[in-house]
Amino acid sequence: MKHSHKRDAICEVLKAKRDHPTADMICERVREKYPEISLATVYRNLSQLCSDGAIIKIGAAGRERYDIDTSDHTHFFCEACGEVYDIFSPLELYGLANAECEIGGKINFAHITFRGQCKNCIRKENN
Amino acid sequence: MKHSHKRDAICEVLKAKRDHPTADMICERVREKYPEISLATVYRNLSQLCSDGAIIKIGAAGRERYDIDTSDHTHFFCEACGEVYDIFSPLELYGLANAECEIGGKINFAHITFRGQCKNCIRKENN
DNA sequence: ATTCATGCAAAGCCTTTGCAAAAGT
DNA sequence: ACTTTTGCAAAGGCTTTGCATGAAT
Repeated sequence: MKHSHKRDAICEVLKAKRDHPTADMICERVREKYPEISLATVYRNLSQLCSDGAIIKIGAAGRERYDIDTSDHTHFFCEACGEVYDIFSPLELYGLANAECEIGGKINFAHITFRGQCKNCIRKENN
Repeated sequence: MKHSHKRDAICEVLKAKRDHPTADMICERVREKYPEISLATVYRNLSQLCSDGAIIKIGAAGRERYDIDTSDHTHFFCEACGEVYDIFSPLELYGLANAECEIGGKINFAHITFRGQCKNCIRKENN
């Protein structure tokens, strides 16, 4: 993999604002620095960075979002505004061994996603 | 909601084989009985059944799968063959209160999905 | 020099929608 | 009769790809 300024800019964008942007959100932000960047380049770099393990893709039903924090953490989707938040509080999952036993396979990842309403949307609702 | 034979057939298909089929898999199977059914009808009925709470959609990154078992259970994606399995073993998640506290919002669902390799794929790999 | 990255446009894939005809109550 | 459902074809939205050009080593 060769060095590329556009790819750097994509990583910068992901580092600057940890709001789990979509590909086109990333594209828009990179365009502030490189107005000519194409969405295809953004997609190509994102999938490259994913296979490299530099970033993660948050499977969000047809609209992928990207996160440069690859450490073990959980995501919270606000069902009202669609925003994605990080959760770093430790979570303990019991029963994993039983689950593995039940299917007779090997579990590599336990992907936990919460859904609900975020602080801001609750506040709005009460007004 | 009026009664419809096509919708019945879709439910039948989902009941008959609990392999979490995609919309086009369902369409193919329904075609054994109703060769003229269109994919649009399948999609329309699936989304209707989802809003009714009769079935659930398993968010699977661009390729939705459907499950007629709406009881509380977990899913296991085999990363090798792409198959989706059910897990009914009870799982306990600790730390949810802390998570809720961290974001200051309200968690409605804890969506847990496992990824790994299923029994069959492990067997194949060892041959 | 050779290899990888990029922009553009086109295609791909899954899903939704508009419309007129058919089926359900 | 009136309303929902259907098939068809078209459009939609997100993502990937082919190709020639441009940048990196």
